[in-house]
Amino acid sequence: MPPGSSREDGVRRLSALFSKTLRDDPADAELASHRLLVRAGYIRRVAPGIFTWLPLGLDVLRRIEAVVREEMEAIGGQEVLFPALVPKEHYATTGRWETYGESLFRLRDRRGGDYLLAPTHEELFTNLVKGEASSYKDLPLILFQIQTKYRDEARPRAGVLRGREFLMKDSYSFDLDDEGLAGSYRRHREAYQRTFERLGLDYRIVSAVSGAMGGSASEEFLAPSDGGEDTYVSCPSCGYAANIEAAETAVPAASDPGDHPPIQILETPDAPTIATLLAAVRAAGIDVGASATLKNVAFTLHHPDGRTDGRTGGRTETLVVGIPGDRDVDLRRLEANVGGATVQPADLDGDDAPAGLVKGYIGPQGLGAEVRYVVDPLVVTGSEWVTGANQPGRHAAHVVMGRDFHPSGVLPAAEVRAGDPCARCGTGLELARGIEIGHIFQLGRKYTDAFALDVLGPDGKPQRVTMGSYGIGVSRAVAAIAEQSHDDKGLLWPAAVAPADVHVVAVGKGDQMAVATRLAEELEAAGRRVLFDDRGASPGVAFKDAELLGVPMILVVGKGLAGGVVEVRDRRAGTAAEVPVGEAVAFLAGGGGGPIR
RNA sequence: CGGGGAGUAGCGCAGCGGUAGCGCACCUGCUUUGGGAGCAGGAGGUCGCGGGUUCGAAUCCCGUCUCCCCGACCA
Repeated sequence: MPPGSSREDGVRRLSALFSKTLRDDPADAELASHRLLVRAGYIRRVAPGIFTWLPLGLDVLRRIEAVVREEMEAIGGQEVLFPALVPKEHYATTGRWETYGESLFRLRDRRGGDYLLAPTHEELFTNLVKGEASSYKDLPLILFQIQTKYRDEARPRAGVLRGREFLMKDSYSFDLDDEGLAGSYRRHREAYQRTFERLGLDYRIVSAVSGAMGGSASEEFLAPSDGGEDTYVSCPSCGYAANIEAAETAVPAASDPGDHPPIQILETPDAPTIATLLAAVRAAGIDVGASATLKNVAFTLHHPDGRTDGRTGGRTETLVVGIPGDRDVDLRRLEANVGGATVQPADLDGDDAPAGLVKGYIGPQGLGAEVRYVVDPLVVTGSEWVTGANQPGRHAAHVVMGRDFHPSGVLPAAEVRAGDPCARCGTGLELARGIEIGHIFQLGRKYTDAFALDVLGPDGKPQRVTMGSYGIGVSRAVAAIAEQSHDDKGLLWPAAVAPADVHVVAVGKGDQMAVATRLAEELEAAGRRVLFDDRGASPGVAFKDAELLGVPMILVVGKGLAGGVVEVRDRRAGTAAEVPVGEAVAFLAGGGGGPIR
């Protein structure tokens, strides 16, 4: 008997349902999904980023979970369940006890042992497989779990969209070689496409940066939504799409660095910014725009280096990045491309300021060996710039890359803007926001190396296993669906995840309640999941709640009953049809009312 | 961590030196039933916490904690 049923007929009755709707919006909710999930009585907040699932919300969560599980099993995934509470040792092996930083919930047991609430389970999966799999015959292998995860987010937001406790499906593939890994990756990619289609989510697959996880190929599944936290670019012409952190844009052609006038030093007092610089060089007779200046921004990089012996480990370096002066640095993009290091703006005023860097007047030419100089891809060999002269009050013009300076590398650091040309076809890129609902990685051997995970090959020799890692945010998907699927009246659940198939409402003081009760029971017996508003509330309340709750079909037993008809409403389409009472159950159970359970 | 805002009933809010209030929700009774009903009665509060000023503090002062929003952060 489902929660909220008052009889053992399977019908879920609102009079007995624990969840209650709120007339007013909760004051702390900004996004529609958060507001509506709280108002409709699906979730309640316990602490920042920590929520209780009420009966209807739990129902939606479980429905999503079931779809995810089915699709994982369909590609041969085998379900396991790891503990959420794990001892430090497992994460110390890979250094993540340290490198995961402040987002890791750490705690201590009564004996002083360190534990953590797992934010992700690569280590445990790898270790488990090391203990259980010993032959190439055990591979390929896909294991998954649907588990509560913990991350001490700096700023949880928007209800279950970004919580500190959340439900996630994570799976891991173990293969003998790169080809096998590519196959496991592709199977996951296809399973994710099927999963999100079934969940009724609009999504985009975008190229991603693998970041601190290590590994190579990586794609994200983003649900387009203004409330999303990820920005991605997409090309309307060729279909290229990428997270902005991984976005590539067309770059200017390289040219011969020899074909330029010699460097000219300009006196530019009090011109430490691009705007003041432009005015100063104009006074010197050089009239250029901001895009012809080279802005050199200094950062301090902290490399954790996977240390396991203490918090103070790691290595620090000064990085100077050259980008066109008309653009800002995109710190997220830069950080996503520096291999797990943290990036902070360098302090050029303090006592520890790196030598040779003159604030406001940094140039790429003649920098000391103690700083690493790199350029954004937009800065190419043969390009000529107005830039700092590394002396207070002086800039240099006609500074040419490949002649006057030679960066040690290229790192994407400049902001990407709407309209920037697509790297593949040159069309102007579009920018949009999305919610990350899935992420697939080819991890490679980062974790199997750390744990020395080998199996014996057909030749009897040990072979290092290669891994993939794949996640779906199950609780986040509830918010993502709500975010994409609502109107001003309330939620609009896709049939596959709705907490019921039919919401039955009785309005009127005649036989309506009796007839509605009978229809609810018959519908339930016919395999429809029924939510029955048996409260006898006034019509306004009953209708508003039905719309707020978002069940796909609403059956109204009301004034039409006198004429022998009831009304069937399609919540999403906003349409309504009158159906003879005797045909109502067949109408709703006959395939037109959503999938059979 | 930086910037902004807020802590008063389950939810949304008012009150800003003189007995703790309103709307919704909740309980009882009667009426009402196609768009968040009406009447009558009722229950519910250490006004975030600590100190101070005052005859008297939700209200003024100092401190502190917490929460929300934006940014930083974030497989």
